Amino acid sequence: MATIRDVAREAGVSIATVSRVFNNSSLVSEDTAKRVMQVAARFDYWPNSAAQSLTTNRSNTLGVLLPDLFGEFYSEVIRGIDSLARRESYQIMLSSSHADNEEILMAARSMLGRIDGLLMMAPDDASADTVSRIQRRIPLVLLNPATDSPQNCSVSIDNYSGAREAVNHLLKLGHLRIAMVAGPQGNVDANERLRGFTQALSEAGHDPRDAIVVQGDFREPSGFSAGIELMNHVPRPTAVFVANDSMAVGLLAALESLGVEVPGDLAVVGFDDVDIARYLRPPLTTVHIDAFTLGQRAAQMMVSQIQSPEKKASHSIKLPAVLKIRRSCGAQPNWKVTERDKKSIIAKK
Amino acid sequence: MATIRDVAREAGVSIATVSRVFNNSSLVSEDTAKRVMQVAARFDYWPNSAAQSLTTNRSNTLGVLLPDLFGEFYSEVIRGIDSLARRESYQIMLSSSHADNEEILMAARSMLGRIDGLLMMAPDDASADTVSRIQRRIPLVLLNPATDSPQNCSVSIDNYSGAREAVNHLLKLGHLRIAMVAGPQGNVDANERLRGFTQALSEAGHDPRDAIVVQGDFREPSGFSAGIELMNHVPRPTAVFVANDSMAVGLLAALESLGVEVPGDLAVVGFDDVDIARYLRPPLTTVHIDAFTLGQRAAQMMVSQIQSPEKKASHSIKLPAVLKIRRSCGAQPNWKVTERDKKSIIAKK
DNA sequence: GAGATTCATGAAACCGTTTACATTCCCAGC
DNA sequence: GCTGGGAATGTAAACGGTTTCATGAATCTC
Repeated sequence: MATIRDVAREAGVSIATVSRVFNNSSLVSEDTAKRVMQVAARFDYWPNSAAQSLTTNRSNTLGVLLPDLFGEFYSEVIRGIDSLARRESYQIMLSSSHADNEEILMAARSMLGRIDGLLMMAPDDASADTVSRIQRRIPLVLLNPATDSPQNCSVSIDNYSGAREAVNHLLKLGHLRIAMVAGPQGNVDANERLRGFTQALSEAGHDPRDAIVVQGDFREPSGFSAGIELMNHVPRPTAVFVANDSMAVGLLAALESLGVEVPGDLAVVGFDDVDIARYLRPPLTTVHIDAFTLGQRAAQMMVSQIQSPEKKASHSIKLPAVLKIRRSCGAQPNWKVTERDKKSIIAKK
Repeated sequence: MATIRDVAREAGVSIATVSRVFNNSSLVSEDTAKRVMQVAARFDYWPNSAAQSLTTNRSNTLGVLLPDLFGEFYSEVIRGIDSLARRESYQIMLSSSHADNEEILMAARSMLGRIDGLLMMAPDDASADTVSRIQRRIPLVLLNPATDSPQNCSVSIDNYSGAREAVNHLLKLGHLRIAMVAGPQGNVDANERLRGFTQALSEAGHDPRDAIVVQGDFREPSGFSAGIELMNHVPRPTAVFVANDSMAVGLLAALESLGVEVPGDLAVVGFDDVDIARYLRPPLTTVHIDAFTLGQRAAQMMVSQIQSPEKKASHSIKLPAVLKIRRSCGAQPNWKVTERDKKSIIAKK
């Protein structure tokens, strides 16, 4: 394929001039520019962006490192990042499924020179050393970090407050025996949600140590068995806060097949507000988190950091997680057929 | 940051030697290698991959061009691509939301030199010219192309057969008035699904021109209004094939609020088998498509094309779309609490 | 012990750009 | 007619690696 030299030779100019034409430099006469463009079009010349990156030290690319890709959450994060990246004409380089620090470093290494900044959601045990080794050479924004260390930029979701709000809601509804299905131990989100649960109970004058906490792993089957376990408990809880929606789905399935009424016999609140939450029976009351915005804000932070590195205001953003009240906790419905439609249909029946 | 030159100087060798050490060349003595590695570790030297790409003409990166990023389908495609890419140690460079040929070309251009191959899902009007301009310089695999032109590699989903199977199923259940909610005109998938519908009816001796076909746009609200429209139709259909699950969700909501029984009054079959399909009431019978495999196979094709360009066997794969029978068409349930659990719970009630 | 062979290493070209600096040309100003 | 300056363009040095080829030392062969 044609390189800048081919174009230069054919147009009878130096490669510097061709480069200038392609970079819209004003220092080139209109005639020459036109001639160069014509030759370039004829050759269908595309500049090699690896070479450009090398000289300019800019790639217009954002690296994205995620622990996994499965499920709505990550795909929304990516979509959020992409939406901002597109707006600012950045590309995205994606890498996922990093189990340990070694793999994270490998991935970051292989991106070096090809990205202008890195957005990283580390697995739960990302060491400070890993972070600092990366940060020394590439601007870094952390997504949902375990600890909000002040020396780096980060965007995270306020799991703690979200959980607290959810449990407060149940308390306000009059529940006295509130159980929790917790997430996997060691997981940052799971810990924070548990902390919110505990805190809400304490504030209400309960002793959190009395509360039933069933250990889950964030996945549907563990919610199913948690449901069975809870129903075997004496005395039974009257409400349960489930650390994520996947487990809530499993739990609801268990309750249904056991003939337990929701919310009548047991009020249920989830966390995440996944797509299916509103389609469940009953529609699941849950804590909404906005993964799209998480990604978008992180990308925004990155881009402004790249474009003005002088103001190294390494700040952290915490996005709210807000309770979405539906039916599974005891609340009102809403549907959307107009009365006119309804009559018209019934008439024809 | 340290470059190869810094390491070479400090280790007292030439840059060629350092390069050899990092590429595991056997042509370097153990002593030297160890010394170089030590210096590299001390400097925390990371090779610049842009420079590597430039010289080797290899980037170990796959470009991915998608029209959009929203929803399960695309995220599963990406996950499939990623799973194979990881296994083969490739990175992924992602770009989305390309409305027209101009944007596709821009995206491809900006990847030139940084990717070894491109996986592209073109919007419906991708011109052959666009494809060939890209293909001239980068190995290309098309995802779900509009036409299976034999001169390029592609992986697609057999929408036609899937739709045909779905409608055949409804016919076999004895339905005589089968309607369809179609997808947006001009959309490849929508067209193929409509074609399958028509074909199945013809084969069964019906005149497809008599069938009610309501135009939709693949989104939930259009399914809702399609539901209302269908119920207003005289005579009413007894079954409906909906061109995707999103619309089927809207349709079911409409039916529910109208008091129409599913499958009793109207049998419903969707397409896509999205996550929520099995959580709907009734669980939605639908045609399952495997976006993960779509991405994975495409990536596989790409990698083998890169690694052995000589066998330019530009073949096309068509993945099956298989009917997943649930309740919305009239079929049997299945739940999963053991009898023992059930008894144990009931005893304590 | 001389010539052949192997092995480790270095020198330098190259990949395709950008860009600092040099050069040329033209023209206004005195 | 000379000078100075600015506009258009060219020259060549980067950027950070890989790789070909040359070189020299050590080992082998007979």
